[in-house]
Amino acid sequence: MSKVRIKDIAEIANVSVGTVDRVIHKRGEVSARTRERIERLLEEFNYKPDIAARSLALKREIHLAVMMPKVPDGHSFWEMPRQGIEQAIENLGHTQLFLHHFYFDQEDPVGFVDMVADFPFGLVEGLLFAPVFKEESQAFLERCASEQLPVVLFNSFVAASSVKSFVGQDARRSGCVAARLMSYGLPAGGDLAIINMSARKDNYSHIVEREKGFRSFFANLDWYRGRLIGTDLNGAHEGQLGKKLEELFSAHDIGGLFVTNSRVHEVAAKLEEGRHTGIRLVGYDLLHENVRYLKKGLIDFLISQKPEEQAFRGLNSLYNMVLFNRGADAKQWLPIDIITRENLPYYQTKKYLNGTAGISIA
Amino acid sequence: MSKVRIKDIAEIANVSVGTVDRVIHKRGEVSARTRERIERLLEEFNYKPDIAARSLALKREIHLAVMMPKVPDGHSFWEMPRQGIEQAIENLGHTQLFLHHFYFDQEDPVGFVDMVADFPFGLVEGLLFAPVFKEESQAFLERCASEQLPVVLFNSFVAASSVKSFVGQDARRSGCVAARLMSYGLPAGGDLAIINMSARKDNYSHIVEREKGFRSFFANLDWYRGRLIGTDLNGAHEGQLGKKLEELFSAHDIGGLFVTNSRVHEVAAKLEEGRHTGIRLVGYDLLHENVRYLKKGLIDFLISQKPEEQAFRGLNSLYNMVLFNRGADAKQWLPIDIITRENLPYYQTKKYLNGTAGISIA
DNA sequence: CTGAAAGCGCTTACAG
DNA sequence: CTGAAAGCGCTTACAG
Repeated sequence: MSKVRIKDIAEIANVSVGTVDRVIHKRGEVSARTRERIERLLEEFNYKPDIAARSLALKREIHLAVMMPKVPDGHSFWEMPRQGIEQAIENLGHTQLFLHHFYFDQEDPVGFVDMVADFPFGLVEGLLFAPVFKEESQAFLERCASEQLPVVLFNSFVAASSVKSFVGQDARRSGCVAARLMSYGLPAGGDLAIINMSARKDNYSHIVEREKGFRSFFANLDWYRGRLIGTDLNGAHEGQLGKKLEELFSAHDIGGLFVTNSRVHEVAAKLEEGRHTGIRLVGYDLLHENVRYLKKGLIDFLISQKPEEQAFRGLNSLYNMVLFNRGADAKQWLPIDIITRENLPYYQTKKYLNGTAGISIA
Repeated sequence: MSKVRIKDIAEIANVSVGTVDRVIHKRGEVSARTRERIERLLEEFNYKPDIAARSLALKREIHLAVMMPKVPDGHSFWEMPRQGIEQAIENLGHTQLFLHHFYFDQEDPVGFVDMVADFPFGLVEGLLFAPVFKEESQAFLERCASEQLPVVLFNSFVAASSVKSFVGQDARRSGCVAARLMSYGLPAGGDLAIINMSARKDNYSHIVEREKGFRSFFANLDWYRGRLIGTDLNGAHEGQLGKKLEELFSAHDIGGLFVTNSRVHEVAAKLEEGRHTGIRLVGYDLLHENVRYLKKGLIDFLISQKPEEQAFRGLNSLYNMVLFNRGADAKQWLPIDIITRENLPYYQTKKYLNGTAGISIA
């Protein structure tokens, strides 16, 4: 309810609003003496800009880039962040935002390197990026740093000085959550398989972290006597998955399966085919196919990463960062939502952020 | 990225911006002919107001009321929506919002009736209300209708024509979710107790609905052979709860306890005291005490109602409704979040809506 | 280094 | 019934 305006500060300091604005935005051209005086006043009166007025006045063009894996068939995981980005654009509303898209094949690191080789640094003021190839992304992010391009990451984290913020889930924790859900009703001696089917496990740090979290939970579970069987099927084909699963079932006393990414529906299909019942199945993300098997009861729990919201928040953070020079938290953790058949509908809405009439982005 | 302004429409229609504004806000004083013409244009060019400009220009005072149970000790459930309201006020920022508070004792219907008897209808343009006493609230809401006061409800629903929107959880569904969680690892013959400890179960429809949802789940669970024991302890005192629980444990083969509100910590305390282990315990809301027992492992799952967010969204909806004449969805369902020890931290943050730098309410 | 002025898109009296 | 003008708080050239 406070309402000190720039004009008020200016009057008190006996300067013009222009001068006050200069010190607010640290754009120099103010004598040290007046600057300090105004800074003190700003502090003292706890000046907060009126964001409506600001965004109304600030009508300059802004060019941002978004870089993520391409959506091969419209049914993949990567469709979801794309929707979040569209939502964000819509929310940003009447602004001069130009978004430049860079999509790469998540199985082709050479293609990625080629693509970033001629990234138009001059044209763009910020980047929203979902990294896949660790080394290659790191190298590119270093270039961003030397080109002074601020970057917001989502989905998977890579450390680099150009990275101003990361939006995502605590992957290790999410593995613990999966393990907790797996543990209920599990016989003390039930074996568990951890199934990795991501395109490139080695490159996705969050996939590795999920497995770690899952293992650490059971390592600390005193009553548990079963075995955890790591099963890597990266880049494997249809036929191999079925074969591998049958091997697992005949060699072990499997009580549950943890699929470390969104391809859990493929496993569900095999379970259905092979008429394996009573197997606890936990995986990630609300893909259509996953939702289908969740409803059928073949998948017990899905953990949602909120990929739409990741992208939505990421783009907003970036926008505010470059336009208003407003920093964002270094890590923006999204919750680790547990989805069952029963609470599913309330996570499928697209209204995650602008559902209430009137929530908008400055 | 569209950007037709009022001015553009006005030029095309050969009228002034004032006239266009009049038809946009339906404030009459426009000839039918021009009105229709402008309406067509608005439609054709898909005019969307710039909310920044609108809220900058619209600086009139607005008086709203909030009515909910009082917070007796600072540790109760009702502390949480209060925080959401504070957040909302902060977010609304530089506006002339005056909030009038009406707190009532949730065990005293007569006090409630007295309080609303001289509700200052003339002073206030909207009401955010968490009803407790069903009949009494209904009567009051009818008066609001005849006084043309728009109402947004949260937490618990009561039907009335003054109610423009409800923010809350699907209570029946949340009971199903609780049941699903309860069912994992439950022996086929395990009995379950449903413990009602709300101040006035009869008045809170959502408490009743939770129990219904819980029961319907088990009624449809073909393998389940146990009994569901309804246990009402409304208004019961400390000693009685312990006694009642011991009775339950000696008379039945209890596998789990479902507490239909946020007082699940009281049950957890008794379980700890009585050294009852291996009892599944599911309840509601992230009160400090509940969180403590969740961390200790005595509570297995908490379902969060997001009471802060309910109030936050409710107040925002109301604000937008009266100030901008912008309608809200009749029902704003919040997700039924499942909280375990592992994913807890990501639900405790206060950043539910304005966490990302720059999310604000128009 | 500093100030005066125009403008962002909308709303609101006021004059006719 | 309609229009012209001022103002919301901020930013941005431009002039000095």
